[in-house]
Amino acid sequence: MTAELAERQIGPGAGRERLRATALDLFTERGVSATSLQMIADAMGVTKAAVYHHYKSKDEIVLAVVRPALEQLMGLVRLAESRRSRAAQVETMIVGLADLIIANRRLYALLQGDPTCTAILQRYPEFPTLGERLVALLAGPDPDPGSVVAAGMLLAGLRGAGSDPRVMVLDDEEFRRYVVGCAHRLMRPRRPASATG
Amino acid sequence: MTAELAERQIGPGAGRERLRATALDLFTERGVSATSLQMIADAMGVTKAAVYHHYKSKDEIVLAVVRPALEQLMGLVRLAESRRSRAAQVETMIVGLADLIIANRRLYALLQGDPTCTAILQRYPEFPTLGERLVALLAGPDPDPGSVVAAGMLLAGLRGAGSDPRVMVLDDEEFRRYVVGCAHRLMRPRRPASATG
DNA sequence: GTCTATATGGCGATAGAC
DNA sequence: GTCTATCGCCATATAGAC
Repeated sequence: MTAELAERQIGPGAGRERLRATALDLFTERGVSATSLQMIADAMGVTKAAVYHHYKSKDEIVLAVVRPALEQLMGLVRLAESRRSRAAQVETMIVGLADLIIANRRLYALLQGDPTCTAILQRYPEFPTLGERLVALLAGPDPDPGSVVAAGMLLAGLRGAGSDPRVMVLDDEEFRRYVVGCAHRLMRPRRPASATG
Repeated sequence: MTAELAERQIGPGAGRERLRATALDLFTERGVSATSLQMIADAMGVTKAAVYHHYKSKDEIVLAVVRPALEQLMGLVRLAESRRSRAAQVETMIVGLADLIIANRRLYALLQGDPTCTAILQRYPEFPTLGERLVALLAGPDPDPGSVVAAGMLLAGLRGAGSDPRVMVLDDEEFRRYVVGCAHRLMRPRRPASATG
């Protein structure tokens, strides 16, 4: 019995964890707004009331699903901001973002792309202006527009990096190398305004 | 009166056009699923029934909003597929995608990112497997995983290219140069597996 | 921790007058 | 082309038994 508790995570808190996993599946597949608590309950094989026993509103479910990745992202931002050189800041961000997307391949799309998720995060502002700090770390202070475009493309693009079946099959190490390689090429400094053809 | 008709687009079809513009605003801001017909009606200053006079379901509104950009994208894919060399295919795609995102800066996020929008497009399959053809044109036939990652990051990243206020203020020409530059760096061929540091 | 039952409201969609 | 009125359904959320 105790072995089963440890092995299969049955016990106090296990229901919440299974709920978060189920909700994440549906949120990433259909979007937060298009996912009802009834769907979550059905996917778990319980009733809506059982879902409400764990979290007292849909917003709280979204927050609980998103929070771990969000805190990892905040930690990365703080780490990168502590680097002294610009090059080290960018490098820290690139490898940190790659690690984050590997650890939460599907969740990142929610944070980056789901408007309902973003709206909820703004309504519970435990996590302040994160997007601006991300761009600032990648593009630098008072950046030229080209760097801002590149940073925006990187942050949005990570969402699509692992979506192809040919990529999902890769192991983490290999996937990570490709993502970091793409990010390096994208963020590589260019000459501000000269003839390049 | 006739001058006003020509100038301000008042007359037959004008209501539909204003409806599509209003719907696009709300769809891109809140997502398709989180936007009700009541919201669209309120934003137009009419009732829901007036909205239903123009389109007979919400799906048809989404389709009508998305269709112009979707057809532009299909045209681009056909054009690129007609190029003989791989380099020309990639180049056609890059400048074509930049043009598309300039012409429809906000709409692209719907096509690329909104799950409800994607689900509707699959239910009305006038537009078949587009995503795979996009990746195939960018990454080539039987591509290495690194190219697939890069293509995915480009297609998803275009969504975030113009979202920053410092970028929205740019004129189309300048914005286009930055986007094309980013895409070139991202899709630049690499050696498959050698030491680069 | 799960259930049945219910309250309340908004949803997409339709009918028919003006 | 817009309105009022309404349908049936499903949404979030709550109460209270087991």
